[in-house]
Amino acid sequence: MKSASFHSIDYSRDLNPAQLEAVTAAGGPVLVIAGAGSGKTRTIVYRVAWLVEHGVAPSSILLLTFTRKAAEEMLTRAALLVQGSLAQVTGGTFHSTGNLLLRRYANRLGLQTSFSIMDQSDSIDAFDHLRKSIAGPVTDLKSFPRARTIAEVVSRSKGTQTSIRDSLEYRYPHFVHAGELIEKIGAEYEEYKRLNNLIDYDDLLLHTIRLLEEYEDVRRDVSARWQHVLVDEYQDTNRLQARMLVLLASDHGNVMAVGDDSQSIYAFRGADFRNIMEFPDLFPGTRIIKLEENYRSTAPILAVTNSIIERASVGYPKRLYTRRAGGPLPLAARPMDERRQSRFVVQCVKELVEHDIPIREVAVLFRAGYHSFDLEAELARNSIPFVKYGGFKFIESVHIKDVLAHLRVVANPADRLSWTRILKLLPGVGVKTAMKLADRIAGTGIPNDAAELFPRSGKHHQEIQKLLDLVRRLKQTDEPLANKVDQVNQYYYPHLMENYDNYPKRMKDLEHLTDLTVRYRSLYRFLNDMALEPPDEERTGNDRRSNSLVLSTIHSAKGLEWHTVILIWAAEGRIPSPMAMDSPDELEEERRLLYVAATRAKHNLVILAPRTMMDRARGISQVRPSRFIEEIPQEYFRGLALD
DNA sequence: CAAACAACCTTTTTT
DNA sequence: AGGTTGTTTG
Repeated sequence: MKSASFHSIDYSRDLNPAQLEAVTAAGGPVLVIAGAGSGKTRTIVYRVAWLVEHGVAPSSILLLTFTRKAAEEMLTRAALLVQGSLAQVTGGTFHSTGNLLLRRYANRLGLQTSFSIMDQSDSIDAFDHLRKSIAGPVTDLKSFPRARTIAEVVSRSKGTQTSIRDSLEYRYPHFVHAGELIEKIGAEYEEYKRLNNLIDYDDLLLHTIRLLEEYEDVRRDVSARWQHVLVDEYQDTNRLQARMLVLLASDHGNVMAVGDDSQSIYAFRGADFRNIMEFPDLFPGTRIIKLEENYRSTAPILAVTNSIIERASVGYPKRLYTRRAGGPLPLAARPMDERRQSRFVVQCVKELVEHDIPIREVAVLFRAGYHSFDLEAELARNSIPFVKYGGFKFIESVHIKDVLAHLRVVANPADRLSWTRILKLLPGVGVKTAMKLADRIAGTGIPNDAAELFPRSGKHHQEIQKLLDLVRRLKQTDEPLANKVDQVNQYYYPHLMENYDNYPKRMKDLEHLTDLTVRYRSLYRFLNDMALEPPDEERTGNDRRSNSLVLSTIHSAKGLEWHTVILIWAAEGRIPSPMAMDSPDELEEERRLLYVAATRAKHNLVILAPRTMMDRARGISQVRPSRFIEEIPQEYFRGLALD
């Protein structure tokens, strides 16, 4: 590596010794264990800058992050440091990088480059179809796993490279007897995707791995292109991603992985935090660097978070410390019920605002999206502005999916899944007819005359004809994407108005979708991004500059920080989630989740555990504070006792 | 075989 | 409170 003639960045001033060691490491594998708030992002940003300053071409750097947005932010910051453009750096997720390579080398694997990416619900739709057609005739579907369950099990089996049976054992041992049939459905699913030119999330990784494993020339080209690979949030990668990383770096070994085993919270979707433990085995000669100085939180907060995590059963031993000695003790309180919890939060927020804390520096965190419903109502009553992250997504709403399905058949006419979806919207067309028509269209192309499709029924020809005309027109024209989307919208609005009382809101969503397309030149790109990096409503629509209280699931709060964090529902039955109760591994993950939540706080941490909980099944019941909270020495808290 | 209606149940977290 | 799933009707 050649050295630059002069440095505009004073690395040793801006970084602590451990960070500096990571940033200035020579080539070869490096694992950075970065505790919460230890300047992880800063380290990656400076690392990119350092590489570029030392003669590494930006185009030969690959930055793998959890979301593309994270990559963009880091690159923006790094570009400011080096005072130059880093547009040539490839930044994105493992999935989007896989997509990039597969589009380019699709022919090697016998794939068409025009493949569409299925999101999770597309995949569930496909399984639903296969479940009915394969399992339906031979078994009572009432005692057979639902499509979502099958999708989850099959995906897990692929992601963890284990058998269907083992994957069933993990969370659905009561369905092990259905293993054989599920295996059959899994096999059919592969065939179904091939036939329809579809690829799911797992495939993006699996095909990429196959590509790099089986085609040495491709692998050499790829590792020649990206000479340095940086990975963020390594604790949340799965086995396939680790494998992909090995292949990407196989020719040069220049890999820097950054992560924190204590913050691994995605095992439910196949992430395996053993990846971070086994990194040194995967990359012999790994240098391990630990970042243990916390710059985010005050000492009293850190006392609580350290106390949470030191009871964890596995992980790299580490202990965070801070020089920020002062600050109030975290507050723990037990409101009588949910209503009072919500009022307590409102009260806190009002007081903070009176003390001139910007409201956007305050966050309310919770385990699951629906835990904040009551609070949202209370905030609205008090006219407190808020934005919510996590939970249900814009992209998942029916009307958005419907419109996207129209666009997808334009991009990929073989996509029966989308054809079926949009045909079902027509009057007089149900599942059966839709599938039959989808088959015909995918097989022989879009006919000019609807009558060719459906010679017998006269009544609904006009409607089918309109759809066919729309799709054909969109395929042929060269107009801007936004126009095309708008044509679909116009076509779709009548259906919307007929079926939903809240159609004005949904129409607004569709206009928002149209706005999103303005940045795109190609329909393919747009559809890819919608599948790989769906926009979240809040962050795009409601600019984050907006001065609003933040409501967020703990998962969506990862990597962020606030002056004050209020954790609601820190109670048994919420954290840990009941779903995790009977698995020690999952319980451990719940503990880490609580750790992630608490470590987001800079100055104030408030933990609330209502005494009662409303439950649909049981009605009102008494609840204890979360076991992870009860374990913490009480003297670490101020305020009301936990009992 | 589609449409209208009822029941239901779901909802952990998400690339 | 929402959509999904099942049931009945036409």
